[in-house]
Amino acid sequence: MPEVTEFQRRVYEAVSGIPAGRVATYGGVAQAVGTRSARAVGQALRRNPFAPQVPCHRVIAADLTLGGFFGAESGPELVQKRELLAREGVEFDAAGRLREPERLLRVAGARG
DNA sequence: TACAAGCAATAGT
DNA sequence: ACTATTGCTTGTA
Repeated sequence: MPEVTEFQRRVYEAVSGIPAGRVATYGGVAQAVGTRSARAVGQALRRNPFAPQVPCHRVIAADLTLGGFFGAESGPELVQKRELLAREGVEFDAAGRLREPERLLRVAGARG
């Protein structure tokens, strides 16, 4: 059991709440955990000691791009992220953009 | 404790 | 493309 901060714990809980076939944005997760810094979410996910328990691959950028994966902004890690999402029904365009933006999971409080 | 540097982002121009 | 903002984590003294 690794040691994590309250913030990290909240992030992992939030992203763990993302159902399969859905994705959330860094900003959305950030807001869900009570912060306004999407970067902080990335930091927590990057250091996620609960992988792969934590579906960090279901977290993408607000631009509907993949963003990063395990510290990599591009390369084989990103390909893996795309494949992982594809397995859950979330497909991305050749430009690395979400083909179905409605797959985005909205944050509690936001209306949909 | 105090200071500096880094980060898987986002919004505005 | 570039700049400004944000806030949490890490490393060093």
